[in-house]
Amino acid sequence: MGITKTESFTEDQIRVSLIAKALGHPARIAIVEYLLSVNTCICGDIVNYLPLAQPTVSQHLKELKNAGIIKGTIEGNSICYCIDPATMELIGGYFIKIASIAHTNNLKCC
Amino acid sequence: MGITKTESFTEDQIRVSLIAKALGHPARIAIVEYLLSVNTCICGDIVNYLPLAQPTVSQHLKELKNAGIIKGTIEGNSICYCIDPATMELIGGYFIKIASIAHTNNLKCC
DNA sequence: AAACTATATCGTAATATTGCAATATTAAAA
DNA sequence: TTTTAATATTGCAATATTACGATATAGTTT
Repeated sequence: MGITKTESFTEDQIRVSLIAKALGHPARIAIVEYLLSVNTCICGDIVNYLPLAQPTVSQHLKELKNAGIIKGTIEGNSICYCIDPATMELIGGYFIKIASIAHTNNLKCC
Repeated sequence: MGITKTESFTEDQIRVSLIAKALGHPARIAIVEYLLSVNTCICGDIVNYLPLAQPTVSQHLKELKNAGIIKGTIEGNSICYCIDPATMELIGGYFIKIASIAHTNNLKCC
């Protein structure tokens, strides 16, 4: 159905999945990596950098922002974007923790 | 178009995004957390645990397996699933690294 | 072998995502 | 204030995802 039974899951599970989902597209990973290398940039920079049209980039930025992965500050008629380290730390820490527990579990894995 | 311009991105970007995408659904996060708590289990256990039909769970397991997040071993007529720590470590480490670099960058963020 | 158990696959309906042209919005510059 | 610049929004076509009933497949038990 393309619809998710969100009511069946915890707030944390939904939060983590939404962040992961936002990072689940190569263009958005490329945007994050680009942002990381240039520190801050405006939408137009990304449009020049990636082979995607301006509305497409704008949409990807919106999804990254909704997930809390980046934040944008209005500066005149452009918007300065940068990564929000807290969200990346949250998701990274969550997966690392799972990896760590799974690693010890794995001794008696099938 | 619902189609991704994969040819425009690096292998690593695509690999990371595919893992993140697989983790981008609350049911699959719930499956990973469940697997983490019970160490190993079979598909039927998850069907009993989650309010999802057996074909739906089977499909989610397939996606987690394709992304390398879990692995399944045939045991009689059932399949024993468990988490692959390496993939979780890869994705967790990748995000933590980004968080770390972004954290120092952020001193001069907009 | 027949019945049972566990899981995968098929088919399909409902919905979501991706990408972009066209257009709107908002602020700076001339 | 008209033009220019930067970004967002709208609308739409193509495709992907989600969920599940029905069914297939494969091993186990009797």
